[in-house]
Amino acid sequence: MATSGLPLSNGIPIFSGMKRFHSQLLKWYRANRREMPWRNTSDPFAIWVSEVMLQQTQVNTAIPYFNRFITAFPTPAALAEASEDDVLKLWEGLGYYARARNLQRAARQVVQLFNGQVPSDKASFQSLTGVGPYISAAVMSIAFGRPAAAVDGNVKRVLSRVTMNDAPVNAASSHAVYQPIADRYFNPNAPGDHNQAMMELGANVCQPKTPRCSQCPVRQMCTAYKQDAVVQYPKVEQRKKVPTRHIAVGVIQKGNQLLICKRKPDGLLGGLWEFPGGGVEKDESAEAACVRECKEEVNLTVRVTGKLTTVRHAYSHFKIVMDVFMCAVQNGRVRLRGPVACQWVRPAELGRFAFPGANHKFIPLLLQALELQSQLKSEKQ
DNA sequence: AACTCGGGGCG
DNA sequence: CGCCCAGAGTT
Repeated sequence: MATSGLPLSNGIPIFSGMKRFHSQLLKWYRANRREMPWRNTSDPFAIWVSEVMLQQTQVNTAIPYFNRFITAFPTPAALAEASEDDVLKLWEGLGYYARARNLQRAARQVVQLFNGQVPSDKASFQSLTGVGPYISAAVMSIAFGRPAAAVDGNVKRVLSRVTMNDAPVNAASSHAVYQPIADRYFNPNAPGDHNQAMMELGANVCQPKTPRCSQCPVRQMCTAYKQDAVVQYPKVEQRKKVPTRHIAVGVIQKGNQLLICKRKPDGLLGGLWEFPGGGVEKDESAEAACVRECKEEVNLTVRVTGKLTTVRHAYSHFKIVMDVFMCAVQNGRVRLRGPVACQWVRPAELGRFAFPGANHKFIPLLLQALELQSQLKSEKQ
């Protein structure tokens, strides 16, 4: 049964070169590691923040967000005391906003339960909101030197190839498969560097489509490489294709002000601000949907004065085609049904609020249109 | 175990 | 376009 005749431990092949695997990997990492702002600190809070930002997010995307965020909130206490709007504004554009809301919740837990200090034991740290197996292992190993194997998408891919494991890396059950393998390959003599080296290897050498095996420091210990099967791994589950939804949005103007609404605190884009709108129903025009949604969400009867643009945007599980209309209030007083807050703001103030990406796709055009509008008005006088 | 949750980079 | 990304919470 044994895979390539190797001895097994818990079903995982043990090869005699584990020490060589560790030393080759570390040597490569220490010579090739990329510069990252969170690699210049030993502050557990900063390292924690970086790991949260790096969930499902590439390093280069996270870097500027990290620098702004850790400057604004250098400690758990500072984050705990901030307003959620300020936190979301700094997260704006990074996506997966529950990460920001959970991180702030966790910061408050740290202040209340741990005297403001990030706990250095795994059980306490992992009890915090938003801290799962990966972040727990990453922070414990990198910040505190504790032995914990971090398993992310990179590590699963590397281990899938190294051991030729057929478990699909994107399956729900994949973590249960790859965590014990990562434990077996873990290097307790260099917890933080080993974890980062595995991830760095996955990101820069053992890449999904175009692995650069010629540069790989552990190819002699890689089963797939030795069997010329690297590109057959990892196995991946096929994804369902995402549906498209049609959305209508109203930019409601009153004088020189616009109405913006704050989304409920959980779910999609929770806590972000947006222009009111919603789904276009079957056999309904986008314009009619805009009028209906404005009535339903903020209780205003509006009249569409023109169409601004159409915007396309992709989320994880669906795509949207969004028609944006300029509207004027005919009658009604604002009463909220759905949004948890709303506010009339001048165009220049929009930048103070966190908006979803789909809104940002038309805001520059909106500002341009409003500017043109005000120029025409002043010329008339 | 399946679903939800963003946005960008890249072939 | 589809895939992937230093995943975690909810159902």
